[in-house]
Amino acid sequence: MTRIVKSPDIRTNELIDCAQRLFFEHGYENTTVNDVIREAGLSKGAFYHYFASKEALLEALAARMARQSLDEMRPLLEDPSLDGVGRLNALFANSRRMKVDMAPQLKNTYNALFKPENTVLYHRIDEALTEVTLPFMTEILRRGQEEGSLDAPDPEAMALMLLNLRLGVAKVMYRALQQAEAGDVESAAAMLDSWMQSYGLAVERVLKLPEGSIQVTEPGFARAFLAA
Amino acid sequence: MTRIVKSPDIRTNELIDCAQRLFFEHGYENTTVNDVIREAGLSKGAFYHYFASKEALLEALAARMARQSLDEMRPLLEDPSLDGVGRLNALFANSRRMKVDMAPQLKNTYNALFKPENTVLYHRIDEALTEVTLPFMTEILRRGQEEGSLDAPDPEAMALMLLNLRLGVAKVMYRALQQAEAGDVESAAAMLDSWMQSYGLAVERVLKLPEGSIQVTEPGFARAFLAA
DNA sequence: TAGTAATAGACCGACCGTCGGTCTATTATC
DNA sequence: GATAATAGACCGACGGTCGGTCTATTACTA
Repeated sequence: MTRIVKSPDIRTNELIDCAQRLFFEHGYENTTVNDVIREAGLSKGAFYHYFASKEALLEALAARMARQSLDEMRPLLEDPSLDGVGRLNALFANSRRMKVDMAPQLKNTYNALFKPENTVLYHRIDEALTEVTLPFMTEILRRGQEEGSLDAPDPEAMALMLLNLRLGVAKVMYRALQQAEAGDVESAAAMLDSWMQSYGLAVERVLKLPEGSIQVTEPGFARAFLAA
Repeated sequence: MTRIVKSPDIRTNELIDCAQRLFFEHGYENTTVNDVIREAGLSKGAFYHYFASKEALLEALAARMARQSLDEMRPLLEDPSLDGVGRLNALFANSRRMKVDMAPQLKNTYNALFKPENTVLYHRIDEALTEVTLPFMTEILRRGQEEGSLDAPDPEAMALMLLNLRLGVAKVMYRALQQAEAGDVESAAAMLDSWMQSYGLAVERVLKLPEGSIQVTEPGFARAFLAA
């Protein structure tokens, strides 16, 4: 047997890469540790040298995704030309752009995370993501409240409310995706558009913003994403 | 071996009872089918006679809980003396009363459902509960919109927004519960009170209701629940 | 400083215990 | 006699363990 020794963190990253591919494609429960090591070209022993358990691998994956997500958002807070509403809109515009640009991967992600049998995967990632997103959103609201661009007494609580709304919309996107993949793209797009509209309205209302100031969606977005 | 034959649905209900006890106490994944049948005094063969799988048992449990929850809410819709806001307040008052009256069981439920290792249990029950709660809430909003007591264009979408908010608050209640059980009842109560306040505010805002028209909490509620 | 001994830790894969689920045989019920 | 209900031995798959090997680096010696 050829034996290739690499630095530990290269190994861990490789294992997390494999985990991401396999967990997302087949689900966490349906992926065995043997699958992972076969894909990574390692042995059981090596795996348990780097990770204490299969769960630990999942946690590492979740943590890495959270880190990446934070790195993408962070620049927004540094931009001085934006006020609270501007930041929120930039956030939504970002996520919109990414959804269209990386539609295939994103679709795959949604399909993986919200598949009913993938609850464990979903939970761990949601947890990790919330952990970084909540402080971020809180900071946006706190500053917006300070400068008076939006109305969020108790910014952290309000931030959580916004994240809860977003999570619900993500679930709806999954449903639309399913419907679109079943062939019914047009009506799925119409449905998704209407939900996004309501989502935007809810966000505006929660922050007491005038109608039309928040743009979570734009004409044709749902179709662009679903048909991509 | 004594052999006690009962009517089938008595058996299924007994099995669901055991499942409820065991899943809630030890979690779904940590409860084995053998645990369930030992508790129920049945054999493997009997179990697989009534349920196709362990998952099927979980689904039956979730369905039963959803049915019970709907039965509790339904009277509300029949009461003609209430308008949209009145129904919402009645709903919140109901759940408040129940939380205090049945604090021990409710606490147990929260602890079980939101425990990190119980994601599967949580998801299935959330799914089943949403399935009955969403149409119910939609109907409340639809009527409220019709009679002008609240502002919910696209009642179903807005209903979902409200349920998403509620779910987030449930998670916060779990956190408060943990903190209270760790001994810090007072500060847990203070925290929970403040989150409930924000929750109420968010609900009001989403439905464009004047501040103070929705009462999701009341003075001393958090302490009453947590200290019970 | 070259050569060697010692140590750390990366890595291997056979093996184990547990668990969900199956199968066949037996017993109750109508 | 047919069918529903029950028993429990058994199976295969899976997560995880364990004894041990191999390599690269460090410490020691002459």
